[in-house]
Amino acid sequence: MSPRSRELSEAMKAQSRTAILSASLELFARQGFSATTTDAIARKAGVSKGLIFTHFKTKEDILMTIFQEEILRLIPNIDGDHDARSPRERFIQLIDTWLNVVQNQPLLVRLSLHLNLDDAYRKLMRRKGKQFMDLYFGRLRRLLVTLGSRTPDLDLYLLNFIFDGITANYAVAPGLFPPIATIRNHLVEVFLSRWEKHA
Amino acid sequence: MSPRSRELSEAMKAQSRTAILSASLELFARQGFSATTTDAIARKAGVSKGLIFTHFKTKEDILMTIFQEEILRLIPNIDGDHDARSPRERFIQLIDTWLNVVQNQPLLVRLSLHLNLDDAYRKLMRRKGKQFMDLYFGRLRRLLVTLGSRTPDLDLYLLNFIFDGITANYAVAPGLFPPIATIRNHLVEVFLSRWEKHA
Amino acid sequence: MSPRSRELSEAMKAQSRTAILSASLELFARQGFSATTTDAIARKAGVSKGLIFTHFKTKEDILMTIFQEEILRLIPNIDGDHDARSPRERFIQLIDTWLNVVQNQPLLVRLSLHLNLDDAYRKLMRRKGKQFMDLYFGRLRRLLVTLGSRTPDLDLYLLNFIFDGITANYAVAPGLFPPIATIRNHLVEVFLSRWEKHA
Amino acid sequence: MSPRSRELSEAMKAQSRTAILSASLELFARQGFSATTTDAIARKAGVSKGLIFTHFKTKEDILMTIFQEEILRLIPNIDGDHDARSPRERFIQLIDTWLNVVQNQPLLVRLSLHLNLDDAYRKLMRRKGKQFMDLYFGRLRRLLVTLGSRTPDLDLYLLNFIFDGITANYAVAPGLFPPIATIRNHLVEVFLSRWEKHA
DNA sequence: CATGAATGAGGATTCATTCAT
DNA sequence: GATGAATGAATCCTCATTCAT
Repeated sequence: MSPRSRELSEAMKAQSRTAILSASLELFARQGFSATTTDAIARKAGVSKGLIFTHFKTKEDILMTIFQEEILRLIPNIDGDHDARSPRERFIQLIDTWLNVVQNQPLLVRLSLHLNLDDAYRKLMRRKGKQFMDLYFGRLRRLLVTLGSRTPDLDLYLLNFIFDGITANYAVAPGLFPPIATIRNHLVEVFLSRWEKHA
Repeated sequence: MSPRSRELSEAMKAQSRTAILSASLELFARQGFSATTTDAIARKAGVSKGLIFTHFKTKEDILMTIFQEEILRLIPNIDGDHDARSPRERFIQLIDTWLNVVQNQPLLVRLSLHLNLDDAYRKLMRRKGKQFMDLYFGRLRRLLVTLGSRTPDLDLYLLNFIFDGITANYAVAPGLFPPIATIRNHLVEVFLSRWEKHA
Repeated sequence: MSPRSRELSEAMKAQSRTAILSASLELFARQGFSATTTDAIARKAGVSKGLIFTHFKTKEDILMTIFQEEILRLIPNIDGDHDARSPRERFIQLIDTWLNVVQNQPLLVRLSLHLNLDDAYRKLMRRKGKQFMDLYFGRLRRLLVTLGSRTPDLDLYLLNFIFDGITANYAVAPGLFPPIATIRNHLVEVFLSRWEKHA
Repeated sequence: MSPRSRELSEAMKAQSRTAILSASLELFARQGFSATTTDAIARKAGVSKGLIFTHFKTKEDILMTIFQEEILRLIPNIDGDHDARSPRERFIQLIDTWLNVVQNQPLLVRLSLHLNLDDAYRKLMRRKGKQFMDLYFGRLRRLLVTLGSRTPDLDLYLLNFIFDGITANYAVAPGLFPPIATIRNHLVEVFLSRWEKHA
């Protein structure tokens, strides 16, 4: 047999790695980490059980990789809106930033919810996610003030809870709710009209 | 010697059963069902491993018992507000009904969140919890109309998400947020002022 | 409470002991020793689990007691035919001695079959049962000679196997075969006519 | 490096499977099913405990496999004697068919005896073994008539019991008895001379 | 004598991980 | 890189036995 070219070989490697990661993500998201067996991952990924452990040291290492490479990668999205637009547009965009993640990455979000519920991983989530949240909510809070909120902290908490509630529901069963855009529009209307009244 | 009196014997049994249930609840809530070992339950409950299985057929049976005896028992609470009060007061009370559960039974709520995230149990949650939710949100929706909401369905979704967001956060880490009553007051103010404006 | 009279107390004790022994016998016979739980014995005997262990040190002790008190007690039966009768009548009676045990004590017989199949107990069976067998088959062999057998050892083996075959079948499923007396008569006819021919 | 070749891999698997089956057979035959631990099976088979469960779903599955693959496989042997020989020769061959099984597969026979004694498995034995027995004894009965028996049903029962008696004894302790061929010859002589007399 | 809750060693089974090829 | 048979520690669960009353 002629040796595979270096590139082909690496492409195959990358492909199987990706298959394992996405099979794991789906299973972790749907059943939780503990309830997911490496057997099930291998089957879903279409690779042998042994291959998992040439790519990852342990099952937990897969989880950590998803966390580092996928979950934390969602963050940069937030940095996209530096351009000068009206506060109103920027408020809408911040909401969309959040909702887009929920819509585009429901499995990652669902996995994050699992981790957040679990004493063993919540710390990790908090630690790693904190700087993102601080950035995000810091920016959001400033906007609220600009937009006329006289109770920016409380409004911020409320938005936080709303985001989390939307997240929890859409990540798990999007079909049970109206299109997320509908909710978004209502959300914008409720808060903007509230702050206009303030002003 | 005569055997232990019937009452004493039953009291002992009830006590160990309760110890197992509450140890299980805490561990299931904090780590999830799969990650909780029967060993850990026994240790935390202060009983032997074997005793668990004189009370419950399987580990899953413990979960189902908690679900039937504890989670579903939260429901009747909602039926308490039949008395004639102002719509405003009843709105507040409905919110409090929900928030009280979160405050008083954070472990049950947290376990429910776990179950809701898990494909294997979510159906069960939905099926059994549906009639409660339908009742609760049906009543709430009627109130919104009475209170002047011109977008009762959307407002209802929003409240639903807010409740879920509050639930998810307070059940896991109440210390990170303001007292729940503060949030409650803000919530009431936001929505009532919105509906007043409508009117 | 007035103390029970000594006799009554001892009668009760004997009764519960007997109940345990006969429940055990039936279960051991039907399922084997290992597959029988002390729980099942207590349930069938209508006593508490604890009581078993005031009468017997261990589960195996129950088995040994059945063996000593019941199985070995079958032996004396064989000594009943000292009276002077014709060899033919004594042959028939020896066969009946054996078949009566099978008919009257199928559970004891079935338990013996279990023990005989089990390396751990077969030695015990052999050791304790040997003197009985030697006595029985010694007497039987002498009869065969008297009756005209020219191959007494082989005929004796054959009878031995026939007894065991009848035993194995009737102890387990008497309903599948003709009345044991029918077989007995045939047996007598076959062998006596054989030996007559010899003579 | 390439993975183990398909053939090698399958050979390894087949070998360990066989080792587990034959260790199980011996232990089940000697101690009964319930008294045999998976630990003991693994030790005797020279494999790890876990490997047992890659081949078989449960311990009972091992038993069922032995039953299906080994015990039921004994049956076809009986179909070998279609060739035209004298009735006398065919009678002898039928006896030998049976006795060969006892001699060559004492463990399978002994396990069958265990199963037959056990309420939980006897039905299975009967159901699956019935067609074999019907065939075998049907053929045997026709031979008895041909050979001159005037009491074919009773003679058939007697032969049945003799076979079972021989089986029970030789399967467990062949050393205690004369060579099985000796018994066979005697058996043939007893019955053939009986039927000759009839004729 | 009698009860049955409680114990814990041991048994069946699972599953992350290793390793020869 | 890839395979899957093999491992054994860990897990769920059973069951003989003890013990307070």
